Amino acid sequence: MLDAKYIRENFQEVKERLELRNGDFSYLHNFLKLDEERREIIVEVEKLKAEKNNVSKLIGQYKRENKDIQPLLEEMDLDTEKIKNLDDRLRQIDEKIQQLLLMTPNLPNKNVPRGTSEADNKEVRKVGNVPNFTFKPLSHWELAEKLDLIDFDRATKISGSRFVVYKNLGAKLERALISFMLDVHTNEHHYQELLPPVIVNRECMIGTGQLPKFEDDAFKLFNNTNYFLVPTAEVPVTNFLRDEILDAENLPISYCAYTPCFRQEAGSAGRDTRGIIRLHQFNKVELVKFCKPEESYDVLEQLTRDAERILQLLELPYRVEELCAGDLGFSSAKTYDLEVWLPSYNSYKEISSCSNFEDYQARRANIKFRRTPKSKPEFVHTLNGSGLAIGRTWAAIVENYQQEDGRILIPKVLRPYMGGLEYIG
RNA sequence: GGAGGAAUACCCAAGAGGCUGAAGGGGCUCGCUUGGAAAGCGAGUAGGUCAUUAACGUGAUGCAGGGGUUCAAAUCCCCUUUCCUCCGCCA
Repeated sequence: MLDAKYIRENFQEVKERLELRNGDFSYLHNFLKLDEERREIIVEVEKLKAEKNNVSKLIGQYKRENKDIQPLLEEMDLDTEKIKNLDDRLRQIDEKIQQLLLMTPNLPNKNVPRGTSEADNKEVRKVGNVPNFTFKPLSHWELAEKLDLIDFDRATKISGSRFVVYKNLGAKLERALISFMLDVHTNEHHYQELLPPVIVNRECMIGTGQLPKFEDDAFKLFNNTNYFLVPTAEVPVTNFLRDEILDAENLPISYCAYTPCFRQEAGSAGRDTRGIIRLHQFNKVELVKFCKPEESYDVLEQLTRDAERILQLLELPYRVEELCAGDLGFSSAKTYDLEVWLPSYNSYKEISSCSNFEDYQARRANIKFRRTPKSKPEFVHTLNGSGLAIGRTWAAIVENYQQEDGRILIPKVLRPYMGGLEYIG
């Protein structure tokens, strides 16, 4: 959520920066009007309340002194009615303002590239070599079928389209990746591991920015309008510290968490329909950091490196893209996408998205810190990134490590997690 | 799921319509004392949010959260949440 005061005082700048995104922000003029009206009412109603409080105190005093309170009571009557009306009006305005703010995305950082689509993203670096096959490489869904690693048809039977069942070494590889990533992040990058619920309440979804605007993308639990399946561990893990005031000395705080993720994929019909690239349920290890505002862009670099490290250890070719303003997620001020090379796509495919949300989520979720025990609380900055999406990593390994004989070489770092196996198949 | 009980500041805890911006402890901070510390003594210790102000301040709010009754609510009424105990059901 943006700071109401900041919008009020820097309206033109806010508007211009928002318009770097795609979308219509003309409604923001209503905000200015509502905000002004709100403050006028507050001044008026608080004055009345102060008077009323004084008279009420007097009445108490009169009673103790056995004086006649009737004149004081008559003086009150009008005010009470007035206060009630103003309070009602204030409540309405607050609600409207809240709605506007919750629907308004974060301001892109001033330095992010201009642009309206993926095509305008800026390549930051490219790491590793794209494999040069001496044979015609297969896609991961073909390999999975051949090696009996995934059952697509039965998954459709038990759930529907865009679900899979991993089998045999396919299931083991998925599990190995989860453990491997968590181990690297906890042991080498010093993240604290959390294993959160995958069902969260509405407040969480609002806190990180999925709601109210993107309710169609979420899986809502049947018969319970207040519960959602998590679309990413970002939601429970960021909200883990909701409504808290942290000590500066504990910052930055780093959490990593594995969860399955659930997405409706509304609006992506026809995209990535083959294989396991876009599913309603997939696994992901997520990295989340909370830090002081002045360090958040350094922390973003670090978090991105932490995620990249997994690709490096797995020896998968990838590139890092800085998203242009038009391609930024709703809550993000700046985002790096990590894209892994996928032979079946003959291109790079997103496997992690590392973002600095600045104080946008912190304001929604009310997460603050104190610089010193006596100082005034300030909002932290929150960041997160996939570290990594397990399913897409799975696909990248299967495709990039396939051999001419149809087997799949297991990356060295994963072998201890695969019972020492060298090959699948 | 059923039946009871509870929620007060950093922690414990009193308070049962106005004198409560909340007794009393503990903890913490400062001072006295001491060679230094402990003990003892004295003082301080409601934060957050919103509004207003150039600022010092001032006002509003605030006793789990939300409504209501009243001139006045921690205190009375209603709803919600969480926790505890017992029963049921279970991994």
